[in-house]
Amino acid sequence: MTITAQQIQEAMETAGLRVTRPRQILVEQIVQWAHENRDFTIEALWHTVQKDAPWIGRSTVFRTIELFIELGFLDRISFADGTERYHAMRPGSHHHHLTCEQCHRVVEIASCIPNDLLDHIAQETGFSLSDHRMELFGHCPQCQK
Amino acid sequence: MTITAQQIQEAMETAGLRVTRPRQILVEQIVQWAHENRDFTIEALWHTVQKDAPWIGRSTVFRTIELFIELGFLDRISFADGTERYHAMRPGSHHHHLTCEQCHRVVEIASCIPNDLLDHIAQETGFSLSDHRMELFGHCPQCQK
DNA sequence: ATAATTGCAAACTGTTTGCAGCACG
DNA sequence: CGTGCTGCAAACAGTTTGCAATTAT
Repeated sequence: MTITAQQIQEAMETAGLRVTRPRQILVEQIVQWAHENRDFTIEALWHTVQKDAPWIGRSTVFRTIELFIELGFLDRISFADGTERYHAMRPGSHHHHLTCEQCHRVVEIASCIPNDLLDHIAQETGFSLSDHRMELFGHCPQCQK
Repeated sequence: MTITAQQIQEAMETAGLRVTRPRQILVEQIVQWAHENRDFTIEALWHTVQKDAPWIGRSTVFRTIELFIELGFLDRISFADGTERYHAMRPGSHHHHLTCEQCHRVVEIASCIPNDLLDHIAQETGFSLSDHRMELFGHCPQCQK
C-alpha cells in the first residue's frame, strides 16, 4: 500500500499547517507518482502541475517539497551525477531504495545493513555510528529485456 | 598508506595530460588532506590554494577536480544536505566511507554489503543489481568526548 | 480578522563555457 | 612550435528570499 493524499493532508492539519489549493495539487501529483513507484525531480513536478495550474509559482514547489521532507513524507535521493530526486513514502519507516537506472522506478527495501557488520565497523574504527545510507542501483524486470 | 603527489602526477603523464603549475599546487593540497584523512569542498580547496597562488582561477579548480575524478583519484560524496565533498583515494579500490559528522574526518571501509543480502534483495525484487553505495556517519574517537 | 501562505521578481550559489593568451612538452 | 591548459568574464541552472497581495482558518 502506498501513501494517500488524505494521509498527508491530515498530517498537515495536525501540524497546524494550512491545506491550500497549491498544496493540494502538488500532493495529488506526488501521490500519483508514489502509486506508480516513480521518483521525480522538482523540475518535473513543476512542469507537470503547470498544465493544470499554470499560476503555481516555482518557489511554492520548492517550499512545499521542503515542507514534506520535514513532515517525513518525502525522501531525497541524490544521484551520482549530482541530480536530486524525490520519492514519497509513509513517514517514520527506516528503509533504503533500489532504483532502476533506466526508468527510475523505485522499490523500497526493508532489509538493512546487518547489525553485526555495523558493530564490526564501529569496533574496527573506534567511531560511534549514528546513521547510514544504502542506495542500490540496477535494472527492474521490465527494463532487463 | 595514503596516496602521494608523485603517483598522481605519473598517472597524469601516462594519460598524456600536462603537469602544469596549477595542477601541481592543487595535487599538493589534496594529498595533504588525504594524509590527514579529511574530505573537502571545492570552495575550501579554492580558498586554501588562494593563499599561495591567488592567480589560480576558480574554473581551473572545477576542471581539475573533474579530471581527478575521471582518473579515479577522487571520490565525490554527496551529503544529505546537498553539499558535495571530495576525498582522495588510490584508484580502483571498491570501498565505502565512514565520515565524522563533526570534524569531517573520513575513514575508508573495506567491508561491503554482504553478497547474500544483495542476492536476497535481487531475488525478492526481480531487479538485477549493478551498483550500490553505502555511506556511514558517526563520530570519530576524538569527537566523542 | 489575522496570520500563514502565495506569486513574482530579484538575488544568490555553485558550476559551466567561450575565448584569447600562455606555457608545457 | 603546436596545442593543451589557463584565467577571465560572462552565461547558466537550481534554489532562496523579500515583499505586497491573497486566502484558509
